[in-house]
Amino acid sequence: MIPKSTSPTIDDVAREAGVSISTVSRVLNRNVPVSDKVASKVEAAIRALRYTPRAAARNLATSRTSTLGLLLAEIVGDFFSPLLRGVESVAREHGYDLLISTAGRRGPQKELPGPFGKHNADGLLVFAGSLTDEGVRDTYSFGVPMVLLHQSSPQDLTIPCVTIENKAATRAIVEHLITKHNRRKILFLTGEPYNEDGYWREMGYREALARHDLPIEPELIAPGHFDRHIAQASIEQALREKIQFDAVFAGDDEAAVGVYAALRAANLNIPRDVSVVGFDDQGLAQVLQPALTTVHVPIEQVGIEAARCLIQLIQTGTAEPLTLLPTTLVIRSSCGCLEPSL
Amino acid sequence: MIPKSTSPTIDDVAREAGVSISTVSRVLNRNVPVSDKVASKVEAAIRALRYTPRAAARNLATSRTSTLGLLLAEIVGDFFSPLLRGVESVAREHGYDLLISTAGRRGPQKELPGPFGKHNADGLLVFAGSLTDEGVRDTYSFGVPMVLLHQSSPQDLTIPCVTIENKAATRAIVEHLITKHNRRKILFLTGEPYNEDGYWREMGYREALARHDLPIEPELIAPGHFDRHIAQASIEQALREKIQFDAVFAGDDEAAVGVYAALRAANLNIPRDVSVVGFDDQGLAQVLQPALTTVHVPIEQVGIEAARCLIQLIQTGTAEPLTLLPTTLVIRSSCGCLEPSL
DNA sequence: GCGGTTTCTGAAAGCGGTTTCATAATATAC
DNA sequence: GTATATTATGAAACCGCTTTCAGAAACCGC
Repeated sequence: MIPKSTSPTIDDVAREAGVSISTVSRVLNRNVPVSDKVASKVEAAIRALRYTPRAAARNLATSRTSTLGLLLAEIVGDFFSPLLRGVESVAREHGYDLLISTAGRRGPQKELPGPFGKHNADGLLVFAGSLTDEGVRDTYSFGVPMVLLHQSSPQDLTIPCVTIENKAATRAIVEHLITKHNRRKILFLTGEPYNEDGYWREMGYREALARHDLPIEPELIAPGHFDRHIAQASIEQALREKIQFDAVFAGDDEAAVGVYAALRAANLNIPRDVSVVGFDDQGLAQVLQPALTTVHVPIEQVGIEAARCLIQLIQTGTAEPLTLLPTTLVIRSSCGCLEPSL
Repeated sequence: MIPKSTSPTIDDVAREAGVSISTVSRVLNRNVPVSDKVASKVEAAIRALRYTPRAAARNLATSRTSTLGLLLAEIVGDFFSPLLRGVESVAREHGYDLLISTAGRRGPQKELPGPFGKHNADGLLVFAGSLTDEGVRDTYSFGVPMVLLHQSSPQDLTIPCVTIENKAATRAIVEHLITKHNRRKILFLTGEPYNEDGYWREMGYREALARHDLPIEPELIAPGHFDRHIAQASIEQALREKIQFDAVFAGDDEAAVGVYAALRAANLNIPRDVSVVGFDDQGLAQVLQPALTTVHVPIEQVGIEAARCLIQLIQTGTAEPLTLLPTTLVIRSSCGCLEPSL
């Protein structure tokens, strides 16, 4: 009767309760009727032994892992917390665990990272920038259920995608600068080349200019890369080169920080001399002085929808091919609309 | 020769390569010598079949999961990304996956959340606020290796803990207000009652006042809870009640945002009328106007050290009982030191 | 009180790997 | 060239659970 050092197994419980392991399993899973009398005996035994089923054994037997994999480019920036919060809440609600991995700084990868050796998760949430098209294709060909975030499916495949409305919102915010504030020379800061959000924002920008018969000036398009330092450098360079502009679409809020810094250093007033607008509506936007006019992005909702989509895909085999979440204009002071205030 | 719909197993590889499954296993794990000739045959078969070992089977056989569990209170705030980034990088470097779960909004829990049913991870990183003392005790008694973050071990146990230096830094920043800026009535915003960081910051505050023979005025201690809205409300109330103060220690940077808002609304100038200091040195701190004097906290490093500590504990059975990471004063403008600038 | 259902329970066969132990193959010594 | 030490490989047990299948027990109507 020496207590075993290793933790109790289903056999121990069965022995303790005087039943077979099948019965214990049924009590645990509640999928097949078990008489009350037996069930309570088993439950007592479980409590007495402080028994917890071992996930690995379960996974092996059922060939399901009850785990969702989240594959990210890099864990950085403000959008990451709300995204994960959304994913986590849905995952948990549906009884899934959450496994996280990143592609690291090396940019999109061709291969799945180790953790997702294709059997460690029942499905994958693949964030833009974590996997190349080839990587996506390859993973898909294994039959791993997956949902893409902020990245569209390769042409010939139909992998569900959850993303946000970029183009119309950008067009709206740029048109706001044109019509309400009479801006004509609007500097556009781009995202990284392979970033689809950035691509659609640029399309929206171009469309807005076209609608108002304004020319697209190549010198008014500069790299921002959603990074405050790169954005700052681009603005500084534009100022040095004496490029004329009366407004800046920063690409995102983070880049707007750099824009603010550069303009302030040049003694230019926002919004009097230059209007500035961002995209994302992170916590930052309200804190900046003047408060940043931007586009609100429901990031947590992206996480929620993506997780739901993936779970549906896992459970039913099909899911909505495209979920486009609405974004909304948030007018604050940096465009010139309101009095500065926190 | 109909292709099986299910993915290949080690048996398929063995058959393809004309060897036994033991040999395939050995090639996969490289722990026992295998002749080059056989190894390359096996490797070819693995590639041909696009074989990937199933984690569950491995875990079951080895009773290890190569997974670290991260248990959080809630996924919110700026500190979360860098923390996770630190943990993730170390975990990956050592071949561990990362499983995430939260206690949710309901505050610390007594029980481990489902995912960590004590066998799903080889060890646990427990963040402050996710588990009650009882929950920690209980989990510990199962023999699960764990490391506490920003929370000390229950008295009689010695669970390794990784946290930051709060008290001395707070004392230093408060003394800075006293000695450099001649502040005498320093309002202190607390953290949540069970938050240890908040507790030690308060101790540092008290020590600073004591050193300079300043009285501790209960009316100068108000709730901040590291939340901008609560902080704002507390400052507004203090102003309404005409409590005199010439400086505010906000508790953290996030709360400082609320302090700024309240003071600005009351037309009080920072730092002329009131000095404000924060804690954390998040991205926000540089963006606030005036730039926030605060204490830099190496959050990513906390994640790194915690993960290292846990891995060592898992692999060797022992680890440093306490890791206290240094924090440093960051002087900017909000205390009154520098000219405002971005 | 008996045949026929309907329910509940147990035995045993996997799930897909790792690992021990025995054996076949090869190298080493003489 | 044989006896012996040394590998490399294979057979089979095992990890802890789920689930099929069949049998036992309980229920039912007549």
